[in-house]
Amino acid sequence: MTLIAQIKKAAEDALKHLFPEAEITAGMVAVNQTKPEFTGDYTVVLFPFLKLLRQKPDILGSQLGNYLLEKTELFSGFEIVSGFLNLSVRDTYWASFLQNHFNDLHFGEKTKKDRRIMVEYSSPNTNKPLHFGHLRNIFLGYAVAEILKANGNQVVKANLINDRGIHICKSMIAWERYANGATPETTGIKGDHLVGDYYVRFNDAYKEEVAALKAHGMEEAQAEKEAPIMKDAQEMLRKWEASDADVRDLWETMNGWVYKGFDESYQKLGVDFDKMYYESDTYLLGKNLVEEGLQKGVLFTKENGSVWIDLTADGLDEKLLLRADGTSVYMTQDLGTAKLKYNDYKLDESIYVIADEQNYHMQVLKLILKKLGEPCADGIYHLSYGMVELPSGRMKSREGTVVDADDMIDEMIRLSKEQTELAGKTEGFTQEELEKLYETIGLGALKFYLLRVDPKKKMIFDPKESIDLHGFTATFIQYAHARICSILRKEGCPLRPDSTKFQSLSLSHALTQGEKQLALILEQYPGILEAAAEEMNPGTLCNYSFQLAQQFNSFYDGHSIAKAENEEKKQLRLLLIIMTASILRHAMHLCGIRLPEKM
RNA sequence: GGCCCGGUAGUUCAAUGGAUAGAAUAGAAGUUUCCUAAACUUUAGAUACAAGUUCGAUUCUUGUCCGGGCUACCA
Repeated sequence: MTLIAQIKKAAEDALKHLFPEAEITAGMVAVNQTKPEFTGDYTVVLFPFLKLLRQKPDILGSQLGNYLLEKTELFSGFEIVSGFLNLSVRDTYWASFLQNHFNDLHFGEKTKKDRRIMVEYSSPNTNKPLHFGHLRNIFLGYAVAEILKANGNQVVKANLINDRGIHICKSMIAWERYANGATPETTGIKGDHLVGDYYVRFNDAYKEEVAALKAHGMEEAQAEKEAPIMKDAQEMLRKWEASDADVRDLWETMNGWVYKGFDESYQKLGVDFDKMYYESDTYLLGKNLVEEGLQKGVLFTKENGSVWIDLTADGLDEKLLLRADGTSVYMTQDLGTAKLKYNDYKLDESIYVIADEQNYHMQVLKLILKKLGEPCADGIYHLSYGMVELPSGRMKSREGTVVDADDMIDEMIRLSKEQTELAGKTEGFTQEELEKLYETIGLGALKFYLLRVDPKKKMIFDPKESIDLHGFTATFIQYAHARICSILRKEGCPLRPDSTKFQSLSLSHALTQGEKQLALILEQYPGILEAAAEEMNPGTLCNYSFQLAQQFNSFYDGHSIAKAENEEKKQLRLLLIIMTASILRHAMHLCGIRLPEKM
């Protein structure tokens, strides 16, 4: 149990014991970290009880404080300041905490339970490469999955590939027309980029054709329908749906190029998936559900034969589920896929990492499944995140303002190289080690930048300003970690020592402020890890890790380990920094960020 | 129009209803005979507006203003 939880429980028990006739509930007890300007470590807020117990703050505070001092081993003293009971935690508590946990590589993790959760993330289209917005999705999905895993859940990472549809045919048509058989091999262009180039080519040609038709006096709306290249794309889609062999061949070839490109990017990003779903396999799945819904009377048919659900009673609109020609729409296939996922893994929870522009869609999806009586409905959770925008607004592929993911990765690696050389920190590394270090720093900075913000808030990225490597960044945390590793190397102490090295830590000297503050924040990690899972917010871990690194840097400045005042202090400080490094590694690892031992 | 989300230092972000709203950057001023100065120390600067609930509101409620999203027989 974390210290805060222990204090809450102790205070609740104490108040119940002291005032048996009053109705004290756990929710009334608030425990915060004591503000630095007051003496103490944790604070119990007395205000909620003053009226209830008809007590003055000073009287109640000293009653409660004395009781806690007597009945628990936790505290060495207390002070009451205007309605706040400030408790000081015993030094011996911190000492035994460090001894018990310093070499626990799983500190803060929960024991495995039988709760199955799927996290679907990335979910790209196969007609263009990944862009900066995808990166937020990918890092968020990966980190949330890892955080849920660390909290004892059984997690399946899933990726739903949007591999069919008119947008895919657009790239294919343009490739047929203009590529002269160009492939990633013959051009040296990464597959997803090559396909993306022809998607752009399609749009250019389309624009030209529409303009030409308009020049011949056609109305704009008409011209947009009549443009030959668009009609070709639509014809190709019909052929695809009819399983035309040539079209399917081309489709498989071009998608193959894209997958190879995506795999390279995923590998560089350090993310993975347990299960791939392909829309070409699942896009017909929802139709049975619609059939059943019609029979149950949940859905209705309009005069032209299209199928709808009426959600007006729930404050939403009518929603189309099958077109008049019987073909399915996006929602239809999502219904089917939701059921498929549920049946595949017997999921308790199914998390969709999708941008907030689809809030309405996801709300409707869950509601329809509920009305259809599907058991998968309750577990559906939309992890909605704000989109990454440019200072000028949204990224638009048509306007060429999209920041490409691969470019961004390269740019970050280049930047970390430049900064490392500028700081003159390249000595003592092999060329290979340096390459790896630049990648660790560059990708770390990128991930941290995108994860440190509350997911639901939209964020603005200015490509003209490079992502910082100073301040509230992964680099700061990596540097603190590298410093610790350096000390341990010099002390001949392993990074992950076994417990025999620190059998008994006697405490004849009081802890300094710096030592105590570091121990205090280390102890909070399990609570932070739990909160990150509950809120599904990796930013919680980023904030915590930064704060811990900051505390360490400040500690490092004021305390020598090599020249500690005595052996006892040296041992204590070694325990502190070993555990600091271990927790930083753990927290950042969950975010997909590596910490170098030297930088 | 309707529905949803956001508005905190110049900028980018924090703050289970709790003390004088924290950081980081950019600005100003310092720290290297000492374990990595990618660091540390000091300094200045903000809750869009107005009511309400409360002992106490950045947080909850309502209204106004500003920004974004959604509201397709597109995906």
